[in-house]
Amino acid sequence: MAHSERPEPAAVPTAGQLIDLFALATTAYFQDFAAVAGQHGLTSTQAKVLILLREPLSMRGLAEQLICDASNVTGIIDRLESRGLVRREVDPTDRRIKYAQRTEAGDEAIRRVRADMQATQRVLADLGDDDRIALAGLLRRLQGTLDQPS
Amino acid sequence: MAHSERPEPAAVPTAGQLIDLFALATTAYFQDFAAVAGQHGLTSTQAKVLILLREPLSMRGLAEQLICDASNVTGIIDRLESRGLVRREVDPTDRRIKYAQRTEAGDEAIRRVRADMQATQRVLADLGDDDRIALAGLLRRLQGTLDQPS
DNA sequence: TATTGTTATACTCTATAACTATA
DNA sequence: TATAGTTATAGAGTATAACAATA
Repeated sequence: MAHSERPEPAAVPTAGQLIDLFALATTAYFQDFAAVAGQHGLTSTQAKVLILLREPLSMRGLAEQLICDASNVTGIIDRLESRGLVRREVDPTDRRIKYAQRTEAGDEAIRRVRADMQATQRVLADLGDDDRIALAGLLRRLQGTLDQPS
Repeated sequence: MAHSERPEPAAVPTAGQLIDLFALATTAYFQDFAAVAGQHGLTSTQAKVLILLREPLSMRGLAEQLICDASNVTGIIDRLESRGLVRREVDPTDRRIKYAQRTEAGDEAIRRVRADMQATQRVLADLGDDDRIALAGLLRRLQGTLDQPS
């Protein structure tokens, strides 16, 4: 596409068309993520939690990251803990707080999931420098905007 | 960013950094979508189905679009039908097949959801022509690649 | 009193398996 | 016999409300 001789002038997509494309791409990405997680016996939420636990997080902190009620985190961590992928640790200075943290088995599980997320990696690895810079800027803007309360 | 005087040379992100950014952006997008749908009393799946039903689809066809088992579609359409947003219609030439289609109330419901998806629209509406063309190309490649079985 | 985490409950989405009506 | 849709069942994620332990 970069060096076709006599390209048709590429049509400029409208914001509406871009939003539809973005929806399709993000859906495909999530399905890829869920499929890979599933191949490793994890739901997408479980895989996401393991990724978030690169550092220990309190149950409350995890709920904030997941944007869900704190009561849900109990069950999610219960299931991961029963499989030995995560453990709870009580905060020594405030015994109300419990930190969830990955075990070594959890480290290994999520390492394998990430290694298998090849479909997206393949596309992104093919990008040239200019495209990478542009895409990173755009994704940061999208993320920043979407993080605001709409 | 297009006309800053003496910009720092922008760092070229690695494929790994791009994938993390893409994960963050898609997560933010889905949360935006789910939040807007929720404000209109719909789950994200229900809103997604209403969008897919821009044309009538058989229960089977809907399951393919959703990438889920056909047995799930029964319940999803049941709930939408009980709220008057969708109706079932039997195919006259093959009475095994039922088509789900939006009612006028369904048209109106999804129209309102889309109108409220402003956070993403705002970012995309600000893009220049070159950025739009580049982004559309990239998203199409991502979608096409991710649709292949990984 | 306020906060952290948990339990109880109910709903939605999901997959699997078995069933029916139709082709 | 094959296909389309459904039902039954079970597991996971979600929100709300009420609760115990701790601050």
